[in-house]
Amino acid sequence: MTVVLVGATATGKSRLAVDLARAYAVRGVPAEVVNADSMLVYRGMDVGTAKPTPAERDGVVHHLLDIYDVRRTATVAQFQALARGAIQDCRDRGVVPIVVGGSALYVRAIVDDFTFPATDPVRRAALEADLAAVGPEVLHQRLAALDPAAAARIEPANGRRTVRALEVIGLTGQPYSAELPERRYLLPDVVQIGLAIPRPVLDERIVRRVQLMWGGGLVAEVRRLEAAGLREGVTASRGLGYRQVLSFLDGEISEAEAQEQTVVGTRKFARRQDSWFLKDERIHWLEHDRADLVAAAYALAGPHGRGPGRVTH
RNA sequence: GGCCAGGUAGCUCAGUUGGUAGCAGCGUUCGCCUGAAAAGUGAAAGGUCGCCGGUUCGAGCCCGGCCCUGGCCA
Repeated sequence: MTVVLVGATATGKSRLAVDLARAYAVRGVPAEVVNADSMLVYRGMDVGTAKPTPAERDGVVHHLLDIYDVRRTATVAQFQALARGAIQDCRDRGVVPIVVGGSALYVRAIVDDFTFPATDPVRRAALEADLAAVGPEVLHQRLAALDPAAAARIEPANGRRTVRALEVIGLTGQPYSAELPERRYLLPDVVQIGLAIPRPVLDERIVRRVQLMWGGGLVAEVRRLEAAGLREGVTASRGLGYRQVLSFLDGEISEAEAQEQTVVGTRKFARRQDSWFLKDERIHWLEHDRADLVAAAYALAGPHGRGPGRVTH
């Protein structure tokens, strides 16, 4: 059994993961948490990511937290291997892995049949230099000449996807499949549980969470990380809250604007998360505030299998 | 009380010499997404142009009055 907890940011996934692990433990089944979030992997990024504190982890083992330096670029492909490794390790030890993820791509890369074509830093750097020099449309035309099918599926203004497509074609000589694989589990016995929450309530919680981050010393944290090379970190420097505080420290925006933009950015992020998760029919949804949340999750994920079927929300 | 500047989309504004309001920025909604995914991208919906009257074939733009906001002077 592999349990996967998904849902928008600030819905209480981390908390439920720990509670669920305790519920297993009480019944004599060991369970551990496997992080599937691209920002929680960074050492030192704590308050801005709302990373569960040791106290909040409540003695439950958490994997894939604090494994990267902020200067390192996180990638789905690497994470896929790490997460699958952690899950396999748990299963080998008779431990139930509880995967907690906010990014659908990361989650799908772990549980579904995703194969990422290789990458090449030199080729990539050259393409990115081209992108900066001539703009996305010109690169897109190049792609259209090499692989019309891929070009048709990628918007001309989307430089990022165009660059990657060109990189893969150059590397493999094969057409680039700009299409996601089917929603079908590769790993055995997966149960996905989603935390549902009404938009207005979520927006409220996001505002509160961002306020707590500021009160909890986010600016100081960013200053500290800046000294540790945060600005060189391609992934870490773009995290919600971090990017805005860096912009504030550069004098581009005021601190109040940084906070407001973090709220807005987080809200948009949550919408994007929703749009991924909501169309995955394999997810069993539970209202985030139901009194018997842990019991309900356990009923779905526990040793007796996937409960009574799908719960709509 | 006097003078000045303003009242146009949810917010910030653009609107040339009067001709059925702007591909505007931000937000919002919906969508896309394979080695940066807390990233990157597309589309759409939003406006009685403060109110009343006048001039005109026609007024956001001109005239008069009123209301409101900000600043300066009393």
